[in-house]
This record gives sequence, structure tokens and C-alpha cells, in this order.
Amino acid sequence: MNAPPRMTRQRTAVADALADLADFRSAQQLHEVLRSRGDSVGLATVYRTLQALAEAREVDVLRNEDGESLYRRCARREHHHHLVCRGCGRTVEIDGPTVESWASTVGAAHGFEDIDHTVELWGTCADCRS
Amino acid sequence: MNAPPRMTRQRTAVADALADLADFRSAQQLHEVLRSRGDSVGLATVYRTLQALAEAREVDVLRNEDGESLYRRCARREHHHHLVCRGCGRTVEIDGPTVESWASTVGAAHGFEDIDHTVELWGTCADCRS
DNA sequence: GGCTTCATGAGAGTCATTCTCACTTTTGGT
DNA sequence: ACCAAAAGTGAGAATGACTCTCATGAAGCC
Ligand SMILES: [Mn+2]
Ligand SMILES: [Mn+2]
Ligand SMILES: [Zn+2]
Ligand SMILES: [Zn+2]
Repeated sequence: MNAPPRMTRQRTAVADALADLADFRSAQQLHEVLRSRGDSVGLATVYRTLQALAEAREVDVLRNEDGESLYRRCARREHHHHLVCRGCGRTVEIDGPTVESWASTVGAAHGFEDIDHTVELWGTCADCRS
Repeated sequence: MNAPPRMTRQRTAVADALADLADFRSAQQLHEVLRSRGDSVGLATVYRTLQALAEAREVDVLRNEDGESLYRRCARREHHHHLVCRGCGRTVEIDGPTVESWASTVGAAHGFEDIDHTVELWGTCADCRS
């Protein structure tokens, strides 16, 4: 059995920052947010903590168009997708009920197993347009 | 007006390799394939050529789960999606007619513009399972 | 052939992410 | 509260995909 993660100042700081932020942010951005708040946390620890949270499904991860990982504490823990602003990271959680079934059906139809799907929408939000 | 790209030994070699390969491959893998064929091409040139081909929509690009770019000369030039084997890169081109309209509708409904979507399916093919 | 312009590639540079490892902190007894 | 074992931390080094630089080579054109 895996022991639960220990409660440390750093882990708490990262979790708090994520709770306050509404949009997807990179590890580096989180690190900067923490620094400016005064809850400075080592960059390596920020990366480790985010990975642990992602592993535990407490945050969602996605890759932006440059391949960087972005993290966000979503309102829902159930499976869902996102509509993300390329400019500011503003995020809307969305559902794609038909997409779900379509994905597994298509996968199985071609003899593939352990089907997983990536479905993300990118756009420019109203603010980033004005 | 942009002059058409010049026909060089390197560009031809990359295009030929892509024509022979059926699955998604990384720039580094392509570079190795070319080397073993004897049509050695500089790594920087492989990257440049692949980007140019992608820009011209002659090859499709997608990011694997590690964030690396994978390239493939697809049979169709029209917009489509892929079902890719995590193990060997084996690829099946797929369509998602309902996904297309769903994506733009959802995006617009939230006031986003220039909507783009990422839809890829990952799985394990029969060969990689045995 | 001669020329202009683009293409090439070896090597250096960039940058997000990961690793190392000596040191600190938490946790679970006692 | 005290202690030892185990996990967590972070500064800096390392990694690795990708990009840049720039001197040299090759296409396209007359
Ligand atoms: Mn889904
Ligand atoms: Mn589509
Ligand atoms: Zn925005
Ligand atoms: Zn396979």
C-alpha cells in the first residue's frame, strides 16, 4: 500500500495556488505565482507536486500548442474536456457525450484496445480579442 | 510570391522516406531511417523539411504522450483524425463528422473565435498485444 | 558557364523538465 | 516530548528535443 503523501508547507502552497487560479497554467507560471505570494517553493518541487496531483486525478493536465504541460484544478473530477483560450488560458469545462461513445466504438472497430482519447478545443476568448 | 521550394537531394530523401513509412514517426526516427538507408541528411534539415511539409499540409503532425512531434504522410489531404498505437505508431485515419460540428458549436456558444480542435485516439494494436 | 539566392549541416544554444544528493521535515511509535 | 526511519525539498547539474548561426554547397535561371 502506498502511504498517503505527507503534508508539507510546499504541497499546501501549490494546492492553494491551484485553488485560486481559474485557468490552465504551466509549472513555471505556478512557480512564479508562488514566489510573488511569498510562499516560495522550489521549481523541482512544483513539478513533482503537480505530477503527483495529476496522478491522483486532482488536477487536469493538457499540452499547449508548444508542447508545454498546463495544469488546472477543475470543478469536476469526472471525465470532461476543455475549451481553452490560446491567449490567456481562460478555460471552460465541456462535455462531449457523443464523442465518448464514438471514440471507443471506432477504436474497437479497428481492433485496438485500451482506447484513450484526446479532445481539446482551442480558441480566442472575447477579452483576448478586444 | 513565395518561390517554390528547391528540389534537393535531402528534400527528396525525406519525402521518399515518408512515402514508404506507414506510421507516425518522430524527426529523430526519420533521421535514423535516412541514415540507415544511406541517404544521410542533417538533423537540422530533417526538422526544417518536416516543418515545411507540415506547413504545406503535405504531412500531418501530432504530439505523442511525451510531447514529441510525430509526422506522417497521410493518404488523404482533407481534414481527418487518427487512431494511433501507443506501442508501434500504427495509424488508422478516421473521420468524426459529428465531432466537427460539435467543436465549432461549443466554441461559439462560449464566445470563442478561431476555434481549433485536437482529437486523437490512442490505443494498443493487435500486434503490440501478442 | 556565371550569378543570385536558397539550402545544408556541424556545432552551439535554448528551454522545459528531470535528476542528484545532501539536508530538512513529517510521521508513527514510545 | 524524544527518536529514528522514511519521505520531501531544492540548488544546481544534466537531459533531450528542437532551434539558430553562419560558412559552405547546390538549384534555378539567363
Ligand atoms: Mn472524453
Ligand atoms: Mn476534426
Ligand atoms: Zn483569452
Ligand atoms: Zn502497435
